[in-house]
Amino acid sequence: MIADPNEPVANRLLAALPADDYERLRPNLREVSFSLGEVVYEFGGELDYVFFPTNSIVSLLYTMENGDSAEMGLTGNEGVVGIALFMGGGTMPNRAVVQSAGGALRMKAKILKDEFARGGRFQQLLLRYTQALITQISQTAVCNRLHSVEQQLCRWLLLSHDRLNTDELVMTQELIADMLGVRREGVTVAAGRLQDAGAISYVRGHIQILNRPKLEETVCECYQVVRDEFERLLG
Amino acid sequence: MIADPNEPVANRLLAALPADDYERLRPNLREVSFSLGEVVYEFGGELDYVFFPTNSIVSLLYTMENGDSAEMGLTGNEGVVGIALFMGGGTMPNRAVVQSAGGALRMKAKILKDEFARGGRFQQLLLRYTQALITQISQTAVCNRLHSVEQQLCRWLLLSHDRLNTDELVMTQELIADMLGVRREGVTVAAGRLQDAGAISYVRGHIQILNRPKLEETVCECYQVVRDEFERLLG
DNA sequence: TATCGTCTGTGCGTTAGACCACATACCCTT
DNA sequence: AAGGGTATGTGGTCTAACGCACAGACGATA
Repeated sequence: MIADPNEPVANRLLAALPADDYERLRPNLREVSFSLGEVVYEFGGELDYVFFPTNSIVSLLYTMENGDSAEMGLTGNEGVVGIALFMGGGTMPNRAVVQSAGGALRMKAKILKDEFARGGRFQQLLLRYTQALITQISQTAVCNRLHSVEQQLCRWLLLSHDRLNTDELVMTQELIADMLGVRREGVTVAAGRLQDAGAISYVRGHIQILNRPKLEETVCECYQVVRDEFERLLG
Repeated sequence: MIADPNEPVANRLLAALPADDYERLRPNLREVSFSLGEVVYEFGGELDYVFFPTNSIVSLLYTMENGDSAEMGLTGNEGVVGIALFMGGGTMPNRAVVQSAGGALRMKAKILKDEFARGGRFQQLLLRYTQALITQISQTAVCNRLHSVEQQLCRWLLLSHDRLNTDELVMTQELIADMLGVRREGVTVAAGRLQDAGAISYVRGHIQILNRPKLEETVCECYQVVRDEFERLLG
């Protein structure tokens, strides 16, 4: 189905477009629905579409030959999944997996490329988003090196919370462990401490964010760096 | 001084330009010389120039509030330092430090932006380089999480070696430790093992790469992923 | 309401790497 | 050749996180 023009644009990147640009693109946007765990693209896969999440979150992660995996970044309604298309690579050397079920707006690769080549506001927004994503990935690298599992869990919860309209995240500890590249038990222990502190509650794949300021106390500076940069570039 | 038109173009990104594009740009390139440890740009600093390294290497790294640091990627003669300029950010949320002294070609920010806006081959090359850099940063994130200091040291040595014309790296263990975000003693131990294996020799800030295949045996898959992606996008 | 599968909690031995404290070795200067 | 500064080597202790094994706890389904 074609996106309802009367609804507010639910993706912030698209919402930042001038009205005439958006009107031109709108007929090329189709709503799609992502289910938890769905693979948006595989390592090295060709991309036929890009996706502008509305209330879903997509994780970018890399899986090693031995099955170990780690997330490098995540995209919600502030961005776009499939930057390789306009960056010129065609394929991305990573995987994109739906981390939180929900909707997205889909655009054909060719439309995106043509629009990007016009060089206007849309190009500018896509490039700025890409730079913000680079910051997120960089900070993930630094955080992986220097900070504790508990701090990283906080970072991950806050980044996810920022990209959703709800205080409930549907996500097992097992999956979070894969994202953070740590053991499931490590997540259990870290989540247990956050629960004891009253910051969250955790019941069988359903996390409630109870006290966001508490999480912000516990998180390392990496979170704020990423948030500030997204604000500066896209705010 | 203006780059000598008779010398081969010593930066591979520039060398990939069509002759007429390069001729147009050439008068705007000036040779500069980087000394070890020189800061190319600081966190949040404005960029007046971009730099195309010829036989120098520049590290992109992030320094935490408490002084801990970690590298997210490095740029040699295959790329450009200062991508924020054309990506639209203006400033970068990291530092760039000269990791291996040598030369670079400098271009004024405005010239670069105007050229980028033309949308031709130069734009394409800059974007492709940026995507390759994203892969490098991503893989750094994954490697930081999942692999040993020794493997990461190998990755770092190989990435650096690829970007130089010599088998000697001038670099103390202290500085490598800052790059990798580990302790100096950790580097000593890892380097000692590589030395025992005959892969390198290490004397007071001078590393000789003695047996590159040995390093390639020891390194994790992260290195090859990055190398392949640079080859695919820019090769 | 009994059962089964999934998710979470916990304990224990192991380990990589951090932190700390020196010892040594090399190089440059005087 | 003596001395001081810098770079590297080494050993001991400590801790976060891993790997493994299993117990409990919840929730869907029969």
